[in-house]
Amino acid sequence: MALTVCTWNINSVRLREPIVLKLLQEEAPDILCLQETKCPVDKFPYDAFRALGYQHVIVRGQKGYNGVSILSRVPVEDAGSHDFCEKGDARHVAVRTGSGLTIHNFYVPAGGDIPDVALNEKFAHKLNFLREMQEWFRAEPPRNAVLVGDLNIAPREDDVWNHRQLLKVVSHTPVEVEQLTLTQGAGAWVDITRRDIPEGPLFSWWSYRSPDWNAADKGRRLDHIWATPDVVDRSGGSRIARHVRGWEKPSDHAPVFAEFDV
DNA sequence: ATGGTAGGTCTCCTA
Repeated sequence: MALTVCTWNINSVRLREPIVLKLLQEEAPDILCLQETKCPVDKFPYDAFRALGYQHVIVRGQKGYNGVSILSRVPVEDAGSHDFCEKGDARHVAVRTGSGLTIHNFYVPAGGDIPDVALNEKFAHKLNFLREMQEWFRAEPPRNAVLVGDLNIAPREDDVWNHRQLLKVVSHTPVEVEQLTLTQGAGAWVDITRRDIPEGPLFSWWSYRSPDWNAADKGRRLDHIWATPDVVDRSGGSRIARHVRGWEKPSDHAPVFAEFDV
């Protein structure tokens, strides 16, 4: 059975409930992982998603910030969440499918503006978060697993609109890319999007501050889909639904898709 | 070098 997985930083699930419904209707992923829902658990719009057939809704949330959730139209069970950096942030949740595939949904800290841990505690938090991911994957090596989410790092030169210009911009600095690479290695994760689309510019995020995001195309690939080696041969179909960035009242992120045979 | 937009919440923080 083919399972379509989608990851999307939604930047307020309540404000963008209409376009989440539109995505579910037009693309019908089996599993949709959302980040930055900015919504407490008790205010999550469960019913609207269930009405479209997404009966399984796993939510972690807090007031105002962060928040991750997983909507599924195939049976999944809550596989728990990890509290990185002991801040109590809702930045991770996992589910397990009936076939035994584990799906991790991550929202890695953005890291603020200044790429210096001595001057910016948010940048330090981002790097510490990635180090704790590494510790976790080393202690409990993931198997039969998929990792998706807004990792807030564009690792490759062709994951940003201008490599040289972004070397000192948070999301593309060498120290962040190094930590992301170490995180990938710690779980033996394979970047499925780049396995499927190996060459060329590929973005999932365009700033709201850019007046003409589509024409200027100053994007970055911040949203990722990874899989463990035992899943890689059963994966494919990667794509980024760039047109969704142009919908009414859009998120600044576009949804990223991949398919898995389970 | 700078400032640009957006969302949540309660006055400014975060992205």
